[in-house]
Amino acid sequence: MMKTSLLRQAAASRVAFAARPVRMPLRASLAIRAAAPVHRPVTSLLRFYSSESAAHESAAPHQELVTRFADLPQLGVHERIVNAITKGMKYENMTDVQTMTVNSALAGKDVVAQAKTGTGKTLAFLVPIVQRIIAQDPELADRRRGKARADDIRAIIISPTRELAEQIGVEAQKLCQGTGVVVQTAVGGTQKHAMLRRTRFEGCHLMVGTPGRIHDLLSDPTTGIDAPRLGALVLDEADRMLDVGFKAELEQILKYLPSREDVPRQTLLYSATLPKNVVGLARQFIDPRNFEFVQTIKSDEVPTHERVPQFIVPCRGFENLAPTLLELIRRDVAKAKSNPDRLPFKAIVFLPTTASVMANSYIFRRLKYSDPTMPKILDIHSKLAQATRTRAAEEFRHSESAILFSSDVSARGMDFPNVTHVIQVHLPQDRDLYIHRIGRTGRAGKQGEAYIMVSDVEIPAARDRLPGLPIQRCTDFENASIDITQESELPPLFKEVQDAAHKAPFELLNDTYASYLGNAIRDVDRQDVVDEINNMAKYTWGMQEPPAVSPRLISQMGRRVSGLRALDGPSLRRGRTIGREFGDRDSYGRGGSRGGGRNFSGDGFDQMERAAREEGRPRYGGRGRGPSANF
DNA sequence: AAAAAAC
Repeated sequence: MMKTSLLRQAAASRVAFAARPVRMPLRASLAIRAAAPVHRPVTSLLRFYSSESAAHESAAPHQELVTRFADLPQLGVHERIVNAITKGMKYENMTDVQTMTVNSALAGKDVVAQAKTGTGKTLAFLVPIVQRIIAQDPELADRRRGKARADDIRAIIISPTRELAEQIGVEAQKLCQGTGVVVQTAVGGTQKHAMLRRTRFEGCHLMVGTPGRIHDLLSDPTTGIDAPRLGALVLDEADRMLDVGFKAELEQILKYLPSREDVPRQTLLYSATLPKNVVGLARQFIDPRNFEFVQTIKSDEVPTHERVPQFIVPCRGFENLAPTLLELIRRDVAKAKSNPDRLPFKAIVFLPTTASVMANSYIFRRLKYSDPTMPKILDIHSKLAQATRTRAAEEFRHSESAILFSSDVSARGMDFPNVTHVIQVHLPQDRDLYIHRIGRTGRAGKQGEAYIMVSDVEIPAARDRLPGLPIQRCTDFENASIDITQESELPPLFKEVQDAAHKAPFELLNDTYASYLGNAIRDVDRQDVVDEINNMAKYTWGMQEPPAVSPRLISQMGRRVSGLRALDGPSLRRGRTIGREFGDRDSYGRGGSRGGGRNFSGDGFDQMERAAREEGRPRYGGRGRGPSANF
């Protein structure tokens, strides 16, 4: 009964789509519009949706929808696939997105689907895809070797990251276990030759991979890999795949696939976030006369989970972030230990650059030396060797308690079980990314909590970028509000972090500092970023002067930006600048040295910074449009 | 020098 009413709601939301006011980040919408102008007037597309949905309503009343995996054979799904799900994976009831898309996809329609994170989208596209492969070749329902070829791929699934492709590959493998359907994974950073040898030997019906490697394999005639009878194409994280940066590569891949006129092809597009014009963007991919737009998120609903409370932790400056993170980790590790009802502390910490991921994982790994309660520290980002990345993801997946420091490689789709905390340090690029990041917790009905830690100067941008989300201001952490410039001695957690940072290789912190600058080049108020990172270098890392950066980077920041120190400058010292006397009260704060000139603390820079803060002038990219968020 | 993604 419950299921039926949920479905009705969801079905109703499909009809309501035409009137749905869709919000998307300005930056993303501009980027997409620039990449692919929509030639059809939007109104006609919307009308088209309505009639399409209405037709579906009358043709297939939702009482007839199959909602249990065990009933899928009624729709022609092979018993072996069903057994893999009900006996192997032990799933019984389908989620809303599974019910609503599997039914349509099995009927042969293209599907564009949006559903919340962690609600089983992967299985929702795998079932119809694998069934379609078996329907084309009924003998594939039986396990047998020697039949599969490398040049007759029947379905391709494309994902935006390597780990996500691997994860989907594993799930597909489980589903195909009892059948003759062969799955291969094709991602960059792995040995192409080994993959080719395996694929030539075992064959491949279903290829899962990332765009670069798939394109590489298809475009290189010597690989022997081909898909002349391709029957299905899936874009997971479809909005990302259709975004600039990926779309061109997808179009390249299409060149090596048979045209839809020659070979009928089903296309499935899934994501937790879909811009209003996805269908326009995807028009090379989907069949405009035979597709279904499915939304299991109601039009007025926030696309995040009710059961994941979201908190924003405003910090006085960048220098407060790491100590506040340490405070949060210690508090919630202790909470989990003292309360048997809570899951062990398992967190993903998202940081804005690969260098900041490396530096913070180093610092927290160091902190663990003297703090046995600190969970295992792992890190993952694109600059690691692929084998290291894969190992980190696997280790985190299997850890009961751990902290994964991550770039946005893990933002989308990754299904790490029992993640209790998602902690974002600084702002994500856009609202959708925020939604995907927090979607790493609260999956499959589990609890979770989400924190975003930002500096006060980022608050206007946070309000601007994260409207309409149930984010509450959190003032629980004493390290967040400490004005370090007013302290006569380093507070304990600042001291611990500094001591750990002192042991870091100089280049690590130097690169992190520079990465913040690189990241800020497009920001509106770059001076704020410079002010903030200088305080971070000084008070979080305990440096005496800002790390020197290339003159070129300085000029990129603009001539009006002050407070940067040039590498190889004629009168400037280069090299390690971490002083020994940190922790000594005279080495930081207002009583610090007054060297004048470019000296880190004596040029009146701190006073300027404080004055600006007290004025409360809008900074750091905030557009000052009035309150759009309630924190 | 700024997520990600092929060699």
